[in-house]
Amino acid sequence: MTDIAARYQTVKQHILDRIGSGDWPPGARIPSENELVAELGISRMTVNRAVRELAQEGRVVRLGGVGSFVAEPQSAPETIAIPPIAQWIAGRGRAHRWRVVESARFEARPELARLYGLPAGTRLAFALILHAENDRPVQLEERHINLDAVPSYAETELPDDMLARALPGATTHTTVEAVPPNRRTAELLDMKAQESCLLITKRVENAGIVASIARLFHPGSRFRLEN
Amino acid sequence: MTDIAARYQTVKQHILDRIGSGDWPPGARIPSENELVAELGISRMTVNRAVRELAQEGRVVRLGGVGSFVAEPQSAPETIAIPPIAQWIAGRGRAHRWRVVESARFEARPELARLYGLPAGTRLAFALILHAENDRPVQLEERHINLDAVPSYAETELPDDMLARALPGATTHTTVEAVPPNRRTAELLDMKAQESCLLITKRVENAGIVASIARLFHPGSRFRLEN
DNA sequence: CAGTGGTCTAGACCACTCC
DNA sequence: GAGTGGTCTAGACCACTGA
Repeated sequence: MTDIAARYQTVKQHILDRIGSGDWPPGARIPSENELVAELGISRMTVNRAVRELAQEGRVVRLGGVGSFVAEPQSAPETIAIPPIAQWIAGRGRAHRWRVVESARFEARPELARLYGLPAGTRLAFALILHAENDRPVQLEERHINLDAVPSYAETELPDDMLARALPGATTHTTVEAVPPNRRTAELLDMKAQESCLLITKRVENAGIVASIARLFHPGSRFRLEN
Repeated sequence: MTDIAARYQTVKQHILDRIGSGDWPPGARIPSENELVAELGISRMTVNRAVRELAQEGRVVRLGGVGSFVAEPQSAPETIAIPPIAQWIAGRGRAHRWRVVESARFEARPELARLYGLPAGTRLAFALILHAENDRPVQLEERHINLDAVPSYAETELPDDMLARALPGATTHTTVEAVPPNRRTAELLDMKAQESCLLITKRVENAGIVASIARLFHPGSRFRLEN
């Protein structure tokens, strides 16, 4: 809306110039907000916004109670895709088969409810689904679905597809880690002793409510994320 | 720094909730800043920050002099970030310490050369680096570097930083998998028996030539990718 | 014209870290 | 305790839009 540069933009550029010129090398401490206020003669909120945006852009690291520091040069954003299992199998040119190992509906007991941040007694669906490529198991999907958030859920459909259609605006929080399998998981996934599991956890939230939590177990020897 | 929700975060969530619940469908106008100020009883700067960040995140579109509108649904790329270990540790507010466990230079024997797609006899540097957050090991970096592609390499610097600076245009191919650790890895990473390793492999190529291959081992109980 | 977002100010309180 | 960043307030002026 404004043609002339906003003051916080000027401050950002001022800091970037100092970094680019080598005055403030990576790792160096940059002046505190109060020092910049004094030096530049502007209000602290303006300085704060400038430095905060530089932090969001990864040019600066801020540590509360300590100071702000020039970030190390960015190595590329480096992301890796986490495709739905059907897509992962299709990408390898194999056939996707799946079967429901177990399925139930019940009301959340207090411990489970607390874990999911839902009121106790919330109606949940549970499904244990085994996915295979050419009859070799590659994923065990252990899924809880909040039926209040997704009343249309039915066991005849893959939860991933169903959620994408039922909750187009949902946000997904994902984690990836390595865990040893428990006995049943190892058995269902036809894993050797000693073999590790790649575990992907997906928490789907819609309107701030947890709609689904999935734990996806994969045999370490047959599943690998790639970009 | 603060564990309890900041007020602007609450406002963001409030708006996201309304969008998620369908109260405010895509394209709909959301209340003006002044309306939100009156409705929520907070200052305009706080409302402004909330809505401005939602705009940055692509959930809302703002038009000066007109109003703010719910953005059309984003096709969610479903990716997860793989930060350099220094950044991962910094993001948790811990101190990053590292030491070179082993380091060598030699010419690639045929098997290794074939594995990397390089001519036999290529000069390579090898480094085994242990990374710790607050003295607790979280990554064992096992790295080969093609000295023909990166002649400037020296052991005094982290390979990640060095590569980012020496080969700004390089492409990285990454994989993520779960493996059981071998004895030495488990020992260096201070892992319990049975514990699994999250293994990230990075192959850096510059101008079609493999410049570096890194295998990054992480203790499953202490390292997790997240978005 | 009234309403919108964009920006800025000069204070303030807090939690945290380091000494 | 002094210093840091994190947040919030209650005002303000501006450029822009649309009836």
